[in-house]
Formats: sequence, C-alpha cells, structure tokens
Amino acid sequence: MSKLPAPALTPLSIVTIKLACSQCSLNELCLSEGLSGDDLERLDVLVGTRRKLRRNQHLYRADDPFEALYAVRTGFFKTDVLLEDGREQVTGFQMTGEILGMDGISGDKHSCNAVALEDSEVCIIPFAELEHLSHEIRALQHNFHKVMSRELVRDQGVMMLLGTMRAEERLAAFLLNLSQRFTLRGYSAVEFHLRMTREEIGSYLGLKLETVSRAFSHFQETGLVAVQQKHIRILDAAGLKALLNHQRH
Amino acid sequence: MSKLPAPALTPLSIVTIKLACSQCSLNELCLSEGLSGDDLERLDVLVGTRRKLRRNQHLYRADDPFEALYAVRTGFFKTDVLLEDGREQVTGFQMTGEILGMDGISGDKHSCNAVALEDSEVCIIPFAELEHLSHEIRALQHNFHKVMSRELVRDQGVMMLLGTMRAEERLAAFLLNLSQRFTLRGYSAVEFHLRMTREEIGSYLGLKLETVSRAFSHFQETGLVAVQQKHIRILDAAGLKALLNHQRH
DNA sequence: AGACTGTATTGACGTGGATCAAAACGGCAC
DNA sequence: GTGCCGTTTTGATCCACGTCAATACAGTCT
Repeated sequence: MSKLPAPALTPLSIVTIKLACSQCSLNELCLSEGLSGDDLERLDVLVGTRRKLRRNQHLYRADDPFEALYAVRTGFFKTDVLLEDGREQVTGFQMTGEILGMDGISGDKHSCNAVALEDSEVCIIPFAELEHLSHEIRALQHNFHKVMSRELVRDQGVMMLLGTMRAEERLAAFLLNLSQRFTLRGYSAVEFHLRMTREEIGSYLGLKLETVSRAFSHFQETGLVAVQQKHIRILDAAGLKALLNHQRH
Repeated sequence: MSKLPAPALTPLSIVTIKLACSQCSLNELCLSEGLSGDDLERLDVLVGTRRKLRRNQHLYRADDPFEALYAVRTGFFKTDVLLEDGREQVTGFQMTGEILGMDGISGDKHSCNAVALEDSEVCIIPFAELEHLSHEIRALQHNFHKVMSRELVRDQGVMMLLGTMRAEERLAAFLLNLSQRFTLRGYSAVEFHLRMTREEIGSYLGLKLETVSRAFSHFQETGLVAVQQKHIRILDAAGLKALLNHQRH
C-alpha cells in the first residue's frame, strides 16, 4: 500500500503517515467519534494516507471516478457544479474535519468539483474499505450515516437560504454559519479571514459579487461587522441574527 | 408487534402486511435492489408494517423523534422547513419508491415536515433495525449509502436551480424532472397530474405562486406545454430542455 | 521601485420577479 | 341546483438585485 517515494511529478505529493485518526485533534468532528481504542486503530490503518494540495488545486473533478472520501485535515475547500453554458454554483465550503466526496457514492463518479482555497491537506478514506470496516464496526457505520445525514440537513439550510431570503439575510446567515463552525474548531467566533472571493460567496448565496460587496459595506455602515477585504470582525452578532428573523416588509 | 385491530381512532391506521420488499414492484428503485432471495426475506421482516395517510396528513413533523425511514409505496409527499417568522421552503417532492426521513439520522429528530399531498401509503423502516440488518448484508448497506448519496446529488441540483436559474428555467427543469421520474415508474413522460399547488411549486422553486402561474401561461402560449390547472401535457420536451442551456440574455 | 493582474468597491441604470388587487374557475357542502 | 372557499389567472405597479462601467486596492513578479 505504501506509495512510491519516487521523484514527485506534481506538487500533489502523496505522503504516507502512520498516525491518523487516533492522534487527530479533530476526533469529535470526524468519523472516529466515540470509537474505542481498538476500533480506532483499525480506522487508523484505513485512513493511512494523506494528500497535500496547493491553493487552487483540484481534489477531484466532476466525472472523476469515485474511489475515496476525503476528510479535510487542514485548509479550506469549495465544491462547485458547472452547467454546460458555463454557469457555476458553489455548493459548499468545507473546513477542517469535514468530509468531502459523498456525492460520488451514488453514481460511482464525482458529481461536483472540489478545489482547495488555500494550501490544504486531506486524509484519504478509500470508500470500499470504509464500507468494509463499517460493516464490522457498528459505531463507525452509525457515525458515517450521521455524517451523511448532517450533510442533508445542511443542504436544507442552503435551500431555505436560496429560496426565501433576501441578499442581506443570506450574507448574515453565511457569516453566522462560518462563525459557528470556526468556534467549534477553537477559533475566534468574531474575527476571521474569508478564504473565498466575493464572487465565490455570491455564487454560493445566489447573488452577484457586487451585491455581496454592497451588503458587506452596508453591514459596515450599520456597525454590524467590520470588513477589511477578506478580514471580518463581527461586532454585533445579535444584530445579524435579528436580520434573519425579520418578516419581509 | 401486531397492531391493535381496535376501533380506529384516527384515519392513520397502521396495517400489518406480510408481503413487503420481495413482492414489491418498486424493487429496483428502493433499498432492495440486487438483493438475493434469502436476504430479501430478511428485509421483508424488517419492513413489515405500512402506514396509510390521507391527503394533507403529516407523516412526521420537524422535531419529532427520529425512529424510522419511510419508503413511499403509493401516493405523493412534500417535505418542507419552516422559519420562525413563518416563511416556508418546500425542500422536495417524493413519489413512489423514494425514501423519506434520512434528514433525521444526524440529530435523532426530524428536521423537516413530511406531508401527504394525496392519499398515500408508506413502508415503515425502523432505522435501528435497518442499521442492524445492513450491518449483516453488505449489499443492503451499500444500497442505503447510494440512496443517501443520491439525495445529496439531488440537493445539488436544487441549489443550482435556486442559485443560478431564472423563473422559466426553474419551472422547465422542474417539469422535466417530474417527467423523468414518472417515466422511471412506468407512467407517461408527457402527460401527468400535478399533485401540488402553484404555491407549493413556487416555494420549492424559490418563486411566488403568481410567477409560477405566469410561467405556465407563457409555456402554453409558446406551445411548449398544454396546461389545464393541474393537468400537464408536455408538447415540446426539446424546447423545454433548450430553455435550460441558454445563456442569460 | 514600478507594472501587471486579480479582486473589491462604488455609482448609475435597467429589469425580472415580488407585491397588491381583482376577477375567474373548480370542487365541495348543503 | 346554489353558495362558499380555496386555487388559479391576469393586470398594474414597485423595488431588490442584476448589469454595466469606472475606479481603487492588494499581492506578485521582475
């Protein structure tokens, strides 16, 4: 299983590392939650290899054969779908501890593109082996089901956002969501760097980049958020939340 | 396990039936795909009970404890999510052979409402038992993963629709999607009854009911579709598809 | 340092779909 | 049948966001 230590053809080097889930600080966020020491070791074996990606590198592309899931170990990703006519929809942003690639299970090929938005590292989880192991470890099976289900619930939230919210509500919801996810990972809830461009935010939120920019400016004017390019500081989280619960008109 | 044959308190009668998946005509669409005779029988035991619902009855509601998945056996459902301020987003329409309730796995409670849009019947699939059985039958485990993943891919499509398409494109995509799903079930691809109102279509597509109505009228005028209330006849499927691939402008 | 390029901000204007309103239609109860 | 009510259609108006365009800013290369 160990990979050739031959001349690295591309920057996408594949590294074999022998400490995986058991040593991983993301434990609770990932597949290994609640696994016993013994089972954890078996998961370690499964998730033996990692892959580093540079900013803007693709982890996989739509129509690539599906072979593995990927757990983000460090860094930041986006997933997007392209229509034939060139329209792009960003379907999600993934950070540390989140799992990528589950869309590929149903058709044995990936149905979207996954791109690193900064230099990143993922754990490779060969899917056939994951199924095999979760066939043996019930807790792992259940964890995996929960991870997939969580993704379904997340998608519901995005549909709600795209279907019923106006521009500033969408951006507020987006910022609060990021804040919450950063908090879970031990980072500041109120101050962070956006890894994506205004255009990518807009695509995710179903808005044009100019609208995103204007909404940021307006948040700045009203003292909700301090915005300086990609650097964000939330000044009034309650105010942002209040935006969400307001009736139309 | 058998239910009281006592005076039916409510129209939501629970019926014990002993032919389940093995006799079910929906085989290929559902969880049982590719299972051998022996394994099929074990799935039969699991999916032993059904539940009938009248039009407008809830199958489950948001925050109900999650205990089972439901396979639509006959009828038609919608799922929706409500915001505190009363805004509603229809997140999907489910027909024969489709599985409901997977959103509940992650939080042990349902995250949306499921309502029958016509008199319907579902197969009850107790989730703990499904996990138990799919722990033993690898093909079942894999089928279930595929079903969940298919749902993720479907959600991607809805996001694309809500994020990048204009009103008539959304409606065209919606009609073509229904057409395709009816076809899979052996019904006409070009002629069908809509089970939902304009308002529900609009909620699903992120549009107001008036906009949906106008789009239907326009399709009628341009000879793409014959519309008579809820009765739809697709006259020019290619024309509808062409709408989707057009650039904005 | 200067030049180049991708990204962000801001303004002026146009438009697709929301909103408000009224009328038509269909199904159902009586 | 008649009346009632939920749904659909259609019209008139409004406005949030898209579009087009110019400028500002930041990072990178040389």
